[in-house]
Amino acid sequence: MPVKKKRTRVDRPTRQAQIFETAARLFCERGFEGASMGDLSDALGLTKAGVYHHIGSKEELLYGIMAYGMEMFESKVLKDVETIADPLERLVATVRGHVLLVTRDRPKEVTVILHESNALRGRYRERINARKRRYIRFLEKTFRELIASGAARRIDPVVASYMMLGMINWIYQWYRPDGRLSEQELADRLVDLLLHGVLKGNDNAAQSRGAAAEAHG
Amino acid sequence: MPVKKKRTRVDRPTRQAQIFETAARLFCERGFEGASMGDLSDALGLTKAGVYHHIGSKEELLYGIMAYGMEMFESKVLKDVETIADPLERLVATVRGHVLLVTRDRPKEVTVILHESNALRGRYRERINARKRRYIRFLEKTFRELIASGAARRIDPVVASYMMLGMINWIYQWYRPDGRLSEQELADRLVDLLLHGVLKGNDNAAQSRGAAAEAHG
Amino acid sequence: MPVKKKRTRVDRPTRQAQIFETAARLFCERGFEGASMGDLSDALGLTKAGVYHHIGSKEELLYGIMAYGMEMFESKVLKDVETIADPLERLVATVRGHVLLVTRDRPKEVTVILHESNALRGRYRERINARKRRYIRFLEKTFRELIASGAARRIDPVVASYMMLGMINWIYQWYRPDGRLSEQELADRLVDLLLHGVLKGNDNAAQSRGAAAEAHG
Amino acid sequence: MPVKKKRTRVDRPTRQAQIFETAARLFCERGFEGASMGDLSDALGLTKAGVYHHIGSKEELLYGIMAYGMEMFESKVLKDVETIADPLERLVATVRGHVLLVTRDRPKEVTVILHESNALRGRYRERINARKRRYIRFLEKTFRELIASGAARRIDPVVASYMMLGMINWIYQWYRPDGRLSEQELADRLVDLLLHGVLKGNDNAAQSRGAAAEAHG
DNA sequence: CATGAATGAGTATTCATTCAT
DNA sequence: TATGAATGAATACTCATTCAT
Repeated sequence: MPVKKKRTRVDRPTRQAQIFETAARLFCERGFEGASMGDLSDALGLTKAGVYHHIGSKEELLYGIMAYGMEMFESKVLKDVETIADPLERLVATVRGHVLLVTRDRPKEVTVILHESNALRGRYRERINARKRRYIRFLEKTFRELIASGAARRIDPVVASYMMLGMINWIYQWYRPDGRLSEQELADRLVDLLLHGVLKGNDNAAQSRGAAAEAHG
Repeated sequence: MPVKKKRTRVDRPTRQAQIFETAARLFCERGFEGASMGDLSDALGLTKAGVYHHIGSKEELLYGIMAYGMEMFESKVLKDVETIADPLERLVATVRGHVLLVTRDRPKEVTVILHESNALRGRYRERINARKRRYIRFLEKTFRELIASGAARRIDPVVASYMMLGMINWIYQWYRPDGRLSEQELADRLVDLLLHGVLKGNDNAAQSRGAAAEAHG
Repeated sequence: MPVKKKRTRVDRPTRQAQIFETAARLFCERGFEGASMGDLSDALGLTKAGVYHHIGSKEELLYGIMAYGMEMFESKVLKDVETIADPLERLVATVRGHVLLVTRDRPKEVTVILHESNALRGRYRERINARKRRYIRFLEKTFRELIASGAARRIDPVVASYMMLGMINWIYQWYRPDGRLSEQELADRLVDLLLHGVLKGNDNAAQSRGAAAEAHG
Repeated sequence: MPVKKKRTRVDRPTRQAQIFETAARLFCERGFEGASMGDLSDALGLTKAGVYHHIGSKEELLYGIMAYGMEMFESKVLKDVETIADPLERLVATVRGHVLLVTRDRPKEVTVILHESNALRGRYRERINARKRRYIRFLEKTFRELIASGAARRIDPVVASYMMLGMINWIYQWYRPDGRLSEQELADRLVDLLLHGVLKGNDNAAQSRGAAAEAHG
């Protein structure tokens, strides 16, 4: 009597995973509102009703993708990094991990998080935002510790955190992995720019603050 | 769609301008696909047909908004800045101008450019992209001159340009003008971070490059 | 004291006539439902409201065009022909007159009558149909007299009338005045075919060709 | 739009067929532009979206109807007739077949072809026109052979073809099957008129009436 | 005589979703 | 699991028409 083993094998991607991946790609390419369930079912070679067998609703699907992206980020980046004691080392590892995730691993799911999070409503939206805020607080804390340790200048930790996020979250808009720079080289250059800035020099902090004020005034 | 304008009173905003502003706000809040022409006409206190008296199509409206945002940017930021001879002064003025535009003047129109430019097709899309590329080339050139002048470290001008763009373009996601920081203060801090980076120190360039490599390896 | 003479000059086409002509062309090209008042005003170089200054409604405009086409037909064809005593001569003159009107004079207005008369409703529709029926009755009477006179075979006058109408009304679908045949030649051939048919008879071909030429000359 | 058909019971008309028939009737009654998809879905007892499950677009629906009408014509009329060697017999059979198709079998689909073919655009239009031209060329060839065989007078084959088409295509405008004439009688009379014309010849009327009856019987 | 602005009803079409099979 | 058929509500857009100026 043959035992029906219903797709237990892990190497064959589950329908669920297949749907997530395809939907993530479509939401990325056309936006959440711009990608229809018909587009998705076509891309999957299923009927629309077939897709609905696996998901609850389009919004749940979006939430699922974002939650998956978040899990990727948290397990692949945050987890390895949160425990690093030295704030400088921790910051560098965070930037590198985040950049590499964005350029290499799950770009679609993560990009969707950035651009479609206000397509989410109510509870779902709040859950995703909570996880985002957690990351921001982690960054701010790291910058504060870096200042306290004497390694960093007296920068604004909030501004620095969002500056760093902006810099990383913009990557997908321009970076092509088959271009001039490898992911590692990109990460190196971004770490370097974040840590030391553009200008040459030793006690230049005071100098250039003056220059900025001058140019503006 | 009316082309002739004979409106005598300049101080009363034209319907055209009113539509642009309202649409920019809606496209910003809900996305281009997410905001319907019904939403727009409701917000304007007109019927849908009334709106269509003034615009050609939703896509043309989007293009109009983006072109307007671009004109704002070019006339209020680029124009004043392109002629500055000293590259450092020029960079600082550019960052300040761009940040202030984004935080103060026409945030909606400019934000729409960032997020909805792939809702545009064909000719319109190409025109907007061309103007974006022009700005990027201007930034890269400025960074190159800065390096050549000896003021900047041997950074990657392309990466630096996109890092700067990402940092500025992310602002609308978190900055609130009624918060702790004024627009001027925000601009100051961003200029400072971009120029001198996070870390303290004199000949720190060499130092921290080492730190980055260490943290990664 | 100057006497205001408001466009009495006949040689300058009145707005009314201009609108009729342009509308007839558009209704012909795109159908009554397919041609919009916007198309019409554009083609006239006026605004829609400008057009409405001269007409009551789109349906009235259609009725006006059809009535004009009917008047053309009645004054240029029927009037000259109704009084001809000899039924053969009368039939030939009618066919020739109708064909030449359709190919030469007012093709648009007349074509519109054929194709858009069920776009008309109520009273208007009935009026146009009454004039059509009057023509059909005239044709049937002519055929009956032709049979009674001994010139025609014992054909069915109704079928013959509609056959003749179909043959003429189809002309606009294929005949091009700049082609191989002149309008006169076309009329000749149709008269000939109607009178003598396709097959070779005894000597009636030559006979009636003469009759046709006579009736026309 | 479903492509696969697995309907086992052949006798129950498919939705597809039901839609085609109803749409053909509506396009006929109100014209393509005048009949709305709402009219169609109402007539079918479906929602508009329900109709769109079965068709691609209104234009494709029109094309489908016309192609179906063309297939009817080609399979029911042309196919049986193209192989007839004798040109007179062939002409008579063609007229009879065409008239009977128009009066009896699929009047709506065929009528739509006549009146709405310029509602079609591009590829679709060209395909339908190509099939029309093929028929016209067949008619012209038949007339030429008839002349060459010595049976017909030296008429113009092009004019004769279009005259015949006009005569048949006009039928739907006036003929009512429940009237005085049966379809067969109508066909008889039209064949007779086309072949022998209106006028009395010498003895060819009797002759060719016999020929017509022979060709038909 | 003509216009720009506006409208209410309607256009074809697409949406996410459901359900009997 | 999956499907074909269906739906109600929405989509962008167009229509003929009106009216104050």
